[in-house]
Amino acid sequence: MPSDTPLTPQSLDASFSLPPGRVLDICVRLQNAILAQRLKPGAKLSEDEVGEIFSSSRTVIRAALQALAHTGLVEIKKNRGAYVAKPTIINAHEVFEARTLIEPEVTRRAAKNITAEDLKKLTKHIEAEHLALASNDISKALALSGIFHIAIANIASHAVYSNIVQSLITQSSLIIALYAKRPDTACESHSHAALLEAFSKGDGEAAAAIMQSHLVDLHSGLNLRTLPVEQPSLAKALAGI
Amino acid sequence: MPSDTPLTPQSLDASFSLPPGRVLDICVRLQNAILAQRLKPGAKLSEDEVGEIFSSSRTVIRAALQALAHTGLVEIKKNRGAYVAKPTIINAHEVFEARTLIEPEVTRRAAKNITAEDLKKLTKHIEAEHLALASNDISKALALSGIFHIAIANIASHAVYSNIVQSLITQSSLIIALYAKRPDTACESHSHAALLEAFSKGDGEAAAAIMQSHLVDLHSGLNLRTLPVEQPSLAKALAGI
DNA sequence: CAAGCAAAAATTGTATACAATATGGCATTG
DNA sequence: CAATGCCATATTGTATACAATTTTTGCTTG
Repeated sequence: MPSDTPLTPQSLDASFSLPPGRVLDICVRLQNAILAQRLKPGAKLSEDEVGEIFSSSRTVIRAALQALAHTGLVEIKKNRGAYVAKPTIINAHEVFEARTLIEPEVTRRAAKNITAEDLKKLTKHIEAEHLALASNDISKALALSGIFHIAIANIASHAVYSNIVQSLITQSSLIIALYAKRPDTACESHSHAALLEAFSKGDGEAAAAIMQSHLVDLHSGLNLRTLPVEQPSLAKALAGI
Repeated sequence: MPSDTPLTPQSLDASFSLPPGRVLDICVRLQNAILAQRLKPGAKLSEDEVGEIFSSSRTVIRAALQALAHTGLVEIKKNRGAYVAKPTIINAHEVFEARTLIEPEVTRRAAKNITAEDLKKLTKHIEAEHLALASNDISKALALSGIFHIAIANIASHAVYSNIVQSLITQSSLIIALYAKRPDTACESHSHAALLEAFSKGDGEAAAAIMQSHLVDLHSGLNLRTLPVEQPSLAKALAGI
């Protein structure tokens, strides 16, 4: 069972220019719900409904939904409301192409800046990933895997890259949830461990190379030929099941 | 004198997930005002004031300001309101580093997709740039120069890159306005013409190389050692002037 | 019985009113 | 006279009420 809210407000606020106060809180909770697959792609996010759940007015909900729309987790259609984003195959390719271009460079920079303390934190993080995988908590492992990449971007001390990477990774989580051939393989923390070793040796080029092949692996581990299973409810009803 | 609104709503909406309807309109007008330097960095954007100018309620103004905050043109401080962003020197470096990484790749992709029609449009665009420069309309030339880069990103047919590039370029315009040693040199359309030639030859690698050196030139054309004239009030008071 | 239209319900877009927080000036006090 | 604390003012954060648009449903009509 998914233990709650792997992402903290701080982990976002660090590199994010988000609306202040309660809006941020709701952003985080919505984001966690989406990434944990409790809100499935395509699900409608009615302002009234969401507002009642979080016992807030539509005003703040709207702000949160717009913020999430900017990161690509939510799609807002004019006069038709907000929906959990359902990334297309093309979008999936684009996101991973962008990551493959940007994250190796970010990794190179992180290697220059990384401190002993950072290394310790990352080590603990990887342990947490193993734990989640061992207990078959896929959605948590997925979330932790994403946070690992975001942590590296933050170590790079480059706010612009951090913002870009954060947005790409949240989208990736959705994409992996939708398109991964075998979700558990997408969470493999082997590459993360290798990355850590390169970091500890201070070998930025090796780290960048590992990151690149890690992303290529993730990309090719997606099933981007057929559309994800969907629309079952209506079909089932008609089939008489 | 600046002829009005170089950016059209369409030119934004194409690659942007923005709030619908009137909010988008106000976003564009605010953005134009900021990029045209009619709103200077650090200027306060009071919701009431802006709302009265555009004769809209604070609700829609808030949405627009939040959207602009996401692109980095506006900074929102909790309980203190929105201000035109005043990019730091660090931020300036970061933005151009990111552009130097991303735009050459985008250019490479654009070279693969570019059509005869696209080439025609870009040619006309460069003519407009020359015209603006000839008539000493620096702010217009600057805006056009930005649009040129955005146009290339759109030709690349890569929505993710388009979004990133668009955000980086709007920030760049602010940065150039603040830090350019000689604003007119930042608008030089020579590189753009060279780019066009590479495109017409179908030479993607050459185009990418030109784009990269173009960006390096822009970056090194900035005066990023001294802060832009500001903060004088307190310093002067202490100095006794 | 199907198709098209019209009215009603629901949902989003916008405006306004109220509450909370920060700023600036003034008075009080040491 | 300077410094500090307090109150008035202004501005943002939030909630609610109204308008506009879309979607659904039921009716009429061919």
